[in-house]
Amino acid sequence: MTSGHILSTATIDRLILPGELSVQEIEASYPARALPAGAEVMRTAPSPTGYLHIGTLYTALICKIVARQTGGIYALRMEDTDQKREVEGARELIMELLEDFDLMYDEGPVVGGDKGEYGPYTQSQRGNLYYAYVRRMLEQGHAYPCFMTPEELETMVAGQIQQKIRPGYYGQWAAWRDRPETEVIAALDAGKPFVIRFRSLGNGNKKRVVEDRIKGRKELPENDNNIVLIKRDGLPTYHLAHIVDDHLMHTTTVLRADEWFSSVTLHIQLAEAVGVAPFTYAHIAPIQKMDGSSRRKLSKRKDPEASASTYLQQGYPTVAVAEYLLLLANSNFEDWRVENPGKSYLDFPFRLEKMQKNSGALISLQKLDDISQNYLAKLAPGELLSQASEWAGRFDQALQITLQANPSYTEKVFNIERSGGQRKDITKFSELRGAYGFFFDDIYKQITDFDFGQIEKSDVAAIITAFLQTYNLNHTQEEWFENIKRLGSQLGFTPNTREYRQNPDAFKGSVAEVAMVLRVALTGRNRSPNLYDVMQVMGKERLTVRLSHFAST
RNA sequence: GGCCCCUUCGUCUAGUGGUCCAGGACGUCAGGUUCUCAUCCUGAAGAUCGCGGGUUCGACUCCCGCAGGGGUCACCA
Repeated sequence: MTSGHILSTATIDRLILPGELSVQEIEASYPARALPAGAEVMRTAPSPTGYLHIGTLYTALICKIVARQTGGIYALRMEDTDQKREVEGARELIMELLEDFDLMYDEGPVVGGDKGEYGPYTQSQRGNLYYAYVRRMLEQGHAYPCFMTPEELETMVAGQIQQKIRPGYYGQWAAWRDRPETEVIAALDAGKPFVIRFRSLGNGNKKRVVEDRIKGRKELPENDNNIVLIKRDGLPTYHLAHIVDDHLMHTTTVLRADEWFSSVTLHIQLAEAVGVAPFTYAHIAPIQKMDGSSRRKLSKRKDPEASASTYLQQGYPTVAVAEYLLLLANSNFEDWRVENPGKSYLDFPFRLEKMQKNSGALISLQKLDDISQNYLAKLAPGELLSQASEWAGRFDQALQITLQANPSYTEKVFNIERSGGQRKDITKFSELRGAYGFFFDDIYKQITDFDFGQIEKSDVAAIITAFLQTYNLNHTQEEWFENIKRLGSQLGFTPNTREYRQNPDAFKGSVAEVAMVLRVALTGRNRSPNLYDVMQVMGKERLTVRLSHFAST
């Protein structure tokens, strides 16, 4: 199976020091998992190079659901082998946000260590593992050192492109692939830095059939690139790390972004060369967005909607975000949701095979809003209060204090028109202040512009005075409304809105205007939930205090 | 540029040879109920299934070509 020159042990020792553990010993310490048949071991593997990308959330969600439904494991692995791109604090942020979105993993890095027996779950801590495998590859001739400088490489690739040859380190271009050992020793003696490359046996002109759980049976060209396994800085590349890690962690299905699809044949080859069983893959299309007239995948740098924390900040319930993502993944989730209103989305029978094969869906904030609205509308008042307070605690602390000052009052406020999920006026927690703030005296007090529209000031005072004299907390809604009609008509406002519409000059307005005056005075806004309910919740004292400011003296 | 993948209403999609002159959801528009808003109800517009060829009695569904879009060709993941 091997070809080319196999270096002597003495030379290999200068490349990679023999580790404490051999491959055999390592494998023995990562035994097969004791899981029920059919259990899936899934993992999500972000790089700590910035905020948590919505795509990472997406894969994490799928991993969690699949693992949960098959009685398997969902793990987090921190892929931090690119120290140049690493962003301070990113790993903690990723871990926190996954927890915020209720996507806590069964295994993975946690504050102060690791959770799980198949770690370490941070790649920068797994050096000895990678070295053991690479050493064995070296010994078997599946890998070799390359002393080409980055500048030489760049020149080579530029030349290939200019000659319209497929760029890469392969075939005649693989300069160090078959150098005699004496040259390797000479370069080592000269202290030249090096990388370790994969001695690919592939033929770029041949095809290979690959099976993908989402994309199905596809044909890809074999890989012939002698890709880098260990970088100059001693850290592994993604390719090597993926093979070693997923093998040792016993990942059953490698779920990753579509951009990896064309590397599948490379990874199959690598698995063979490393001496491990090939993996089952599932490649998921990236979430895209419209940019001018073309679409592109969500960019970390340009698009705020690519960041998971944006949704949290804006106050979308995490469940709504998860359900939106789930809908993108399996479109029949929508029907299931309607049929199973009480169940958790985690119970949705998810199928990887049902995921879309196309090149990626456009993100739709309108759809997210709709899902969020429906979710919030069905929330029990107590639950709404607890979620809203939690959000406010992080993003609007004054609001949190207001909401919690009198919890039973807040719950009554949230209970208005809530039976049956009728009040779909809130899309996210950040809208709470604007929509319901007026119920709370500290927020109401800040209102300065009471806009009564076309209604004369004297009429405003007259209506409010008359109302204050006749209001009775014990009125039913019918009695209450009759009262408003009556006092309105005594002041020149017809109880019949249609009549007013047909003959606007005969009246000052209709009962609608009368109610509007009361509404504006009480809430500072010209739109509110059912006024009767608003008054019932506010109670006589608060109502009297507020209305008295507008009454005639 | 080479290679790979994809292509159904504005958006997300259902659809695997006849049940589809294509169904649903979101969005949009119109009307109705209503004290405003939000609901709710009724209805409407919206895809010649990217285009062109085949195969077939019959194609959104199978085959070929083309076009468009996306991805990939790093000592980044």
